Amino acid sequence: MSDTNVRRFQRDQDTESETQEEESDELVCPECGGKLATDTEHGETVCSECGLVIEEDNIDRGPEWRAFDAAEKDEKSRVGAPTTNMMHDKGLSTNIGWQDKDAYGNSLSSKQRQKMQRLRTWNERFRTRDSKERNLKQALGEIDRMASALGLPENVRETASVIYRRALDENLLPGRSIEGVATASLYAAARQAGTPRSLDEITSVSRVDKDEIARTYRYVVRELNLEIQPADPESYVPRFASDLDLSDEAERRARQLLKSAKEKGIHSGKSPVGLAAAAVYAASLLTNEKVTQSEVSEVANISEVTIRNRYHELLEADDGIAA
DNA sequence: ATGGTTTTTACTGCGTC
DNA sequence: GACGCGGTAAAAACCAT
Repeated sequence: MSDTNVRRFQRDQDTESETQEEESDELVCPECGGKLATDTEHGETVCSECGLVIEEDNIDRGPEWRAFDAAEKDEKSRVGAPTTNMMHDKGLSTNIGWQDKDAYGNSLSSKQRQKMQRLRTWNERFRTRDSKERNLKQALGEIDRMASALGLPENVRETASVIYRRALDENLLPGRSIEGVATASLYAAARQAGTPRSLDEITSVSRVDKDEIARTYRYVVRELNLEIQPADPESYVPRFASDLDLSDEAERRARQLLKSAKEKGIHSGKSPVGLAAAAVYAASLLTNEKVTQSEVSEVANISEVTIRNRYHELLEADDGIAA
């Protein structure tokens, strides 16, 4: 047992808390009146001003590897490996050494070596799986938060979770923030479900900025081969219409306008949101339900100028069809 | 990086209440 | 006079190359 490789770990957390306790006692150096500091590593109490050693051979506050009674056994603060926040599990999970040696340093038989190899494999698998679970948990929480802030229905959250899970499985996360990918997933899911939210709306509830969301979104879509067709202007109509308290008739007219615009190919290259907003505005005129341009621009987050430009085109196109 | 397209910003004039 | 609306020019944003 003498040559067993036992390492003593310095426990950072313990020494910190001990030091604080000592300082709070306000001990003062008898020589110069300076503050006393406890150096746990050397077991000394020294004056931080003049360096006078007040006390030597303190009790070792370092890790204690043996427990002599039940009380000490419960004193968890003095046992265990040091922890780190750099790893998701604080480095507390099991590690199987890579040397094929037993505790005495003897080599293992080939049968034992194979067994250890298998154990290492499985241990690693469970460990990374566990880390993914944590990752997922956090991401799903974020997705949920953002989805409810945007009033997105359950099925969109489901889709977003599925997309995120896939991204995780395909190892798309490294180099990207969880938050970013979660947001991108939600954005994609909303579009897929036919209840799109504009990038601006998404940005307003996310902790990530617009550029990163857009970048991550493109990346995720490409890597996962998600097929997402350009947002259909019509899918914005119901939301705008209800935000403005418009009648079903107006909503129908707006759809109608967009349809004829599509047939005429007016809509290519223009922002879908702008088209939808213009259609809603035009429809409100056609049905004599007063809504101002600024109100529409408000709910659609589009400029009035754009609405004006679009709705002229829409009316022209519709006249062409009707006539 | 660049150039072309679309959207936004800011401003002005006109008519109505 | 405030408001809604239309138009314009220049700036900004966006997108493909």
